[in-house]
Amino acid sequence: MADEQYWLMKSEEDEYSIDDLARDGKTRWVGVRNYEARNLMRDQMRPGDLILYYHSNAKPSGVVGLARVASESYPDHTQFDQESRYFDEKATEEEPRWFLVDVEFVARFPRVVPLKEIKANPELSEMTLVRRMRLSVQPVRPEEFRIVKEMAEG
DNA sequence: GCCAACGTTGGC
DNA sequence: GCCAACGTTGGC
Repeated sequence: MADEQYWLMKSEEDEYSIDDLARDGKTRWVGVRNYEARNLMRDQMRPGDLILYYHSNAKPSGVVGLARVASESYPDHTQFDQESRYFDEKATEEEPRWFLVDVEFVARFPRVVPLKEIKANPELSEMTLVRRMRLSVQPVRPEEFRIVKEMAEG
């Protein structure tokens, strides 16, 4: 498949973990407030793309499973909600600023692949996860996806 | 349009 | 909880 696309999405473990996603089956990926991450979701993601699910602020932080893009992008409703911590006073329904996709559960990995192991693997030295600490939605090269999956499944 | 101050992410 | 990295804001 020449046009296969893979992603990595971060979630704080005690905010919304892979177990929460497994329980819900599918969720709206609300709350992304970084333009680069938004652009990837809004312009690049396609339903069916596979996602490495990453726990940040975890012990240890690392890739814990697989998810899948489950919709086209559409506006993140929390930007309009004054009660929400994600409220953005500059966003309007006519001109939404923030977009999201639906994400569905695929599988929990049999083991966590800790960030430490990813950083230690020379084949993964170009990975965005290693190079760009603070990006919460990021592209993953097919080869990197394959290697991380292999590390998890053995 | 530069850049310092500020705020947030996220590893440890 | 500390603090480095780094994106964003706002003064000029």
